[in-house]
Amino acid sequence: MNTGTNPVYYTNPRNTAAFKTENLQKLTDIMHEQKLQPGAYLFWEGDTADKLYFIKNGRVRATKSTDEGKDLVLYLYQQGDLIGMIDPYDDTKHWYSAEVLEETLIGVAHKKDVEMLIWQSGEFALEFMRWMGLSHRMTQTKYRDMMLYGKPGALCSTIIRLSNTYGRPEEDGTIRITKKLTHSELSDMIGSTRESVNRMFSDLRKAQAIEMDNGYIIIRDLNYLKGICHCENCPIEVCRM
Amino acid sequence: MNTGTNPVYYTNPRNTAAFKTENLQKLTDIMHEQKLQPGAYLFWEGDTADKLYFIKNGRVRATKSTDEGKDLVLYLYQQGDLIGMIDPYDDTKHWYSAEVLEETLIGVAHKKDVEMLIWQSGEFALEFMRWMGLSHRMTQTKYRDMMLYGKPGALCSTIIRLSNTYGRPEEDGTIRITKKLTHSELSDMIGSTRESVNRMFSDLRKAQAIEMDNGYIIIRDLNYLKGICHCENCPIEVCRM
DNA sequence: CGGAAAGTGTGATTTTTATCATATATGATT
DNA sequence: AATCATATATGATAAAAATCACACTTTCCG
Repeated sequence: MNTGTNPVYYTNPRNTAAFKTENLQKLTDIMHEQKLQPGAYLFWEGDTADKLYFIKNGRVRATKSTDEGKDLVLYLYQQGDLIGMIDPYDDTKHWYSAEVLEETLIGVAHKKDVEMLIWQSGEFALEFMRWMGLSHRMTQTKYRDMMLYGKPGALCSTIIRLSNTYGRPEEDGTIRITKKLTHSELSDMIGSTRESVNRMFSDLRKAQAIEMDNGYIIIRDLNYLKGICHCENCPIEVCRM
Repeated sequence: MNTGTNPVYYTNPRNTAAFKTENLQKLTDIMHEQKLQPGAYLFWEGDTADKLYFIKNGRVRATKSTDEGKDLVLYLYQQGDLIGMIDPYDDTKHWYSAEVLEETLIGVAHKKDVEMLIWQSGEFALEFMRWMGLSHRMTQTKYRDMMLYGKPGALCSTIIRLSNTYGRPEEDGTIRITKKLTHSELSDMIGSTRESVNRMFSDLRKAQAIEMDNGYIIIRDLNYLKGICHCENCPIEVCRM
């Protein structure tokens, strides 16, 4: 599945690990390719949700925006991720938007064609279902993490999820998050403010749990972070952004 | 699907509306029945998640508990609901518990048998998938509602969801929630405290948005509640507890 | 290089929400 | 009717988090 064309950052297993190569192939076979530039949108809030997207390369961010200008970042997708949903309605609308963050090569399938595949192949259906199950569990555990231990818990959970998505283990035992994130971006992931994130970061630095290396987060004490959000060590395909 | 054996309260459409009767039948055919009393548990946090449950009659509450004694109510299930998850692991553990609230008649299937059904029948697979899609969207929109508009938003969203699950329209245009809920129970649904819920209730009463009729919530001004949580009028199968 | 834009850091203040305390109400049971 | 358990209501206080204000740093780009 990992085509080896990702020289930029360390890539961890994606949730399409649920698929055997042959079944993922069936899916990409019914897709047409599209190359998108940063700032482009896969879809906007309000668009009809009749497509399924597969990221061959690049990064996409799913965001819900409010009228008051507040943003809530729901998911960060990257190489190997599948975006979209099958439901019983023909005219379901997206309730969030998906923005391309880097030059992204994407496969696009029509929901109807995916449904056809599911209908035809039991094995494909089963694997697709397992992927859906994983996706749902990811949303559920994030809900839990955001609700149970305040903003510090939400932040630590998010750092751990980021480390599962972009983390590269270093020789000295620390973990480097190989994506730059501003305090604003982080605050949009946990429904907080950049100032609060800043203060929580100072606290974590003081506790020697993290350090910053010109813009990159380095995790020095993963267990400290895990303690704050009462981490339950979910599988890596579930504990992600 | 509604067997008409529910004399106690008004029943709204469940998310298994995604299934045709014949496919729901296929599912119940591979299930064995079990009658459970209030206080019993379908499963506990930590149990192996290898079963799928279908509620023929009764009520079940899914709850995540913390070591500090805090509870987070995740879902309220009732007649017609399906509980469980298909994922790629054989030994997945539940991360929350499911407690029976009333005498409940339940169908239990083994995950393996459900997977067999999915494998064999394209139509079943497709409908099962649609149900999974709806379930996920329900979790997602709840996540959104809990994150975006503070505790008052979370509470109003919850009242609206309750009205979609237990609401009975009255002749005077109000909606009666035909299940008694204490302030404590409501606070566990929104990650708040009973005192805060009580104060928010006073505010809503003052605004003539709700009133109480010996323990039951009556919605007088649904639009007021919708305003607080910026309701987007999701389908009723999605906007539920 | 220089200046604008974006990002960080931190005090002071306000708002939101939780906690603590206590009074009253309601309902079930004997 | 008296008692006990549970639930509601509300004031006072504390803690958590957001907002406002402003200084400083880094990055970007003509």
